[in-house]
Amino acid sequence: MTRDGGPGATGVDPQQLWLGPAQPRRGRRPAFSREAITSAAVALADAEGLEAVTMRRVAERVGAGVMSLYSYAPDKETLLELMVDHVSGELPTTPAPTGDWRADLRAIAQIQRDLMLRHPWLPAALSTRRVPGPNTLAFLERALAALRPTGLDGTARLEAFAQLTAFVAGHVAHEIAQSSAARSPDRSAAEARYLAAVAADGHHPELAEALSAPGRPLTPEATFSRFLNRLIDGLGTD
Amino acid sequence: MTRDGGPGATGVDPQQLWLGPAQPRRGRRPAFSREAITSAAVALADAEGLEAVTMRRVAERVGAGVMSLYSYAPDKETLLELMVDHVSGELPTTPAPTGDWRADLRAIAQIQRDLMLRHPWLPAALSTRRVPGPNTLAFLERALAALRPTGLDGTARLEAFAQLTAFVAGHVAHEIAQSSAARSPDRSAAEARYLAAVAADGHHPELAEALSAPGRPLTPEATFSRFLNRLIDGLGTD
DNA sequence: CTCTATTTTCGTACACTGTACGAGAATAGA
DNA sequence: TCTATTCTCGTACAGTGTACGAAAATAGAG
Repeated sequence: MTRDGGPGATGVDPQQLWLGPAQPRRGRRPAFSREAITSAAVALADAEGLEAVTMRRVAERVGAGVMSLYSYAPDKETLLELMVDHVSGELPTTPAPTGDWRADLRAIAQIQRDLMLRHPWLPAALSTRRVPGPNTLAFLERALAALRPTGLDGTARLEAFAQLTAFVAGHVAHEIAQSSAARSPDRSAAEARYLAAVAADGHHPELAEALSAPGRPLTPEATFSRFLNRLIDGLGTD
Repeated sequence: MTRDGGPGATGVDPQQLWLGPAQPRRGRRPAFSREAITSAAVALADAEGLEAVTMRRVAERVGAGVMSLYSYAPDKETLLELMVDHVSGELPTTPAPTGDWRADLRAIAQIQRDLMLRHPWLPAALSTRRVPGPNTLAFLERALAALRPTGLDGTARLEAFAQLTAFVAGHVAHEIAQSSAARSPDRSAAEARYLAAVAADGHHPELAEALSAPGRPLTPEATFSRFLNRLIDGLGTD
């Protein structure tokens, strides 16, 4: 099952999409594959960002007509879901739970962060609710196992994982915004001037003090694990 | 300062946008106001969601030609920033810090959540980085004051506030997605069937167990404060 | 008053988006 | 060979943000 596959799943029903039928052994033979189309879309997003992923540009990369894509995914939203699950296939198999669930969760979050840094469009793509595909589910399975020693019940473990993922996505999105702001200095310099002006107006003493603090020698990694530790410490308690 | 505003701010420079010039006392008199346009856009988003906010539909509501909007905001992205700061004006003045910074932060987060529930498009609008307008800055100022007793330095307090806001936005987005999923039962029933099928395949024992847990009698409020407490507990520690 | 500079209004136009439709090509089984 | 089925993809359409520029309105100068 889960044929990597050709067309045939023409519904948005997740069951049709992910466990789609492999039977159609009649009619014209597919010229492309869902895999190829998804990969092309991912490559495009990696290279030029999520907004570059248009049906036309994906078709161009694949060498297909635009409308042919619709034989493999019923609409663009679904293609995004395919993309998310596609890159989730890169998530390395986590080691078996060590018993130290905090350490295990830290490792899981680091893995997620690495993936998101490799595919900077991923946090944005995750911001709308998605149906988990097989790769996502496999990772979820391992995360739930890691959460078992917390003593939380099933629902709470699902919630904790969602919470963790949302946190990582949010943090990485912030990280990416920071670093890409550094790459367009005009905009961020203007913003800094604006904030400085506000701080100097006398009505924002707290902001003024916060902005006059010494520069931050902290690496993104350090900030990430600091926040991560805080969150994880809280997860186990009920 | 911060004239509510006629046109004149034609740059995306935040200084021009928020502290824009009030001088232009020549030329044709503006027929509308930035306030009116922003309010119309907010009303539209409240009623029909963020994707209904198009320049054409906003102009229609205001009674202006489409291109006239560009005299008040240089582009749509900026209009979204104006919308965010506009509704931030509804944030009630927080009481003076009580000394119990955890309680103060809880109150602040609750205020943010209330605002986001009143304007369900707000979490999505916050998901891209925005320059804080005057209303946002006023609220930030109070939040920084509430964080003072933590002993964190300025930079860390800014980070903590960003963290808190991101958390609230993420959580409310999740809440909204849940409740709107309940309103389209076809989709969510199909999703439930799919997950049940996956859980029954024998390869996802953890998921199977998590899904078979007893139903959740927890109100969204209870879940929110549980997660909130966890996060806040972690914020103070360095 | 007229003249000019300035500012706002907004119709038209353009490039771009996702995708509905349907004609044609290719295939498998009868 | 005929028919049902499936995929391919050109064309078309409604919708998007916004560039451009002509017309209208205003303020101050002469």
